[in-house]
Amino acid sequence: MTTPPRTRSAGRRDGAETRALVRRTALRLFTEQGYEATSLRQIADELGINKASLYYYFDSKEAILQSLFEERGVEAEQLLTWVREQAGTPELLAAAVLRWVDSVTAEKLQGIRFVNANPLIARTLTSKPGGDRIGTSLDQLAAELTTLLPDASPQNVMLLRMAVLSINAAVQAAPATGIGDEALVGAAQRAARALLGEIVG
Amino acid sequence: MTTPPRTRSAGRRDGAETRALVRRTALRLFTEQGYEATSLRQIADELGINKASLYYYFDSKEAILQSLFEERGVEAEQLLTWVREQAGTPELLAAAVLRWVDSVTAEKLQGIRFVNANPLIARTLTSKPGGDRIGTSLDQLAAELTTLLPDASPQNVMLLRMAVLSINAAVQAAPATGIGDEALVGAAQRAARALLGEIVG
DNA sequence: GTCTATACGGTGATAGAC
DNA sequence: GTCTATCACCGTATAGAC
Repeated sequence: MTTPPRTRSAGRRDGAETRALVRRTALRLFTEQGYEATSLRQIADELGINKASLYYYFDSKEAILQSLFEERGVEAEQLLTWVREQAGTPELLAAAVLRWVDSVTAEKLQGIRFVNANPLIARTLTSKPGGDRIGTSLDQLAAELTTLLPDASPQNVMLLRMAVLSINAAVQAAPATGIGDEALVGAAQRAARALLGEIVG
Repeated sequence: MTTPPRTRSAGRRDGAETRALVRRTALRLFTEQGYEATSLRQIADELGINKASLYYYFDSKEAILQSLFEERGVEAEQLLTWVREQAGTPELLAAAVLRWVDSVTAEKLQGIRFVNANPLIARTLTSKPGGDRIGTSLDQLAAELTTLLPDASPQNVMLLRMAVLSINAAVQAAPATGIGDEALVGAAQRAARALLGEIVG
């Protein structure tokens, strides 16, 4: 249903393909400059098409944004489902956090960089249908895991959340280091382990 | 020189006072909604003054932003100076990081929340004179401390930076936990210690 | 100092020809 | 599908009266 209607029977430039191209360009510009600071004109220019043509693929600027969030929401929801299937043993804590951190591929880093660059934008979509599924899922995940904490003191709850968000923190710390994506993820894993260790003491 | 001219000899509402009020309101709105999403009209409305009156206190919207950065740049620079005065022993590493984290008061948290909410905005000012002094100072600090690392592998450099930025990470993780400011800073301290421990092994 | 009035540009968005 | 033309709106910023 998100696919635009195919009008041409044997059109060269497939509609879905262009749509994906729009999303990729928007993702990059939104990450580099922020959502508000990026205009539709700029997106269209980079794609070499007219500004009005964007409205053939998306109903609005916010629709583009929303489609970017949809794409990334699934993974967090899958992890949440997995966690709920497991037995609620204390070992699940570290297992779930590390599973989340380990699941980060170089490709997914794009999404994290985008979210990091636009921390406030998620709230704009939270109210709307299908809004920020990543954030809410991660919040639920953290809440779920909190119940497994031997000592659920406020600070320990914080440290748990920081462990889950260690990839985000790593992305935030990465600029100016020139570090590669693989090493970045590795550092995030080590950070998560260290934070988890701090919790259990 | 940043003080507006005092035209009235015995004016009731002091100019500098109103100027500070503008800054406080702007800081709050920029943090809640982001710099771009906040209009001068909104700032003026909350202050109960006219939009045009803002231009008596600041030359432009960006000038307001810049003044917010200036305010917070000094602290980071002071720490940098302190570090350079110390002997470059390995112990300085943990000492400097913890000194930075410990220096965070509840008041300074406002500034950190602002920076966290507008991660891209710093770059806008970096080129201009007196631009982002916080970011550049912290970068220099991290670079300085990197030379003290026994093993300056890319991952260790990252972990060091993450330790320095542990307060930012804590602020990022804090929403939805309802944690107090004191406990938040405490969690950041524990996180910094854990990360430093991971570096030295 | 604070106001009203206004200039000016860019923005998201729509209509409609091709 | 892609374009041109146009829209209403809102943003920052300025001029000038009081």
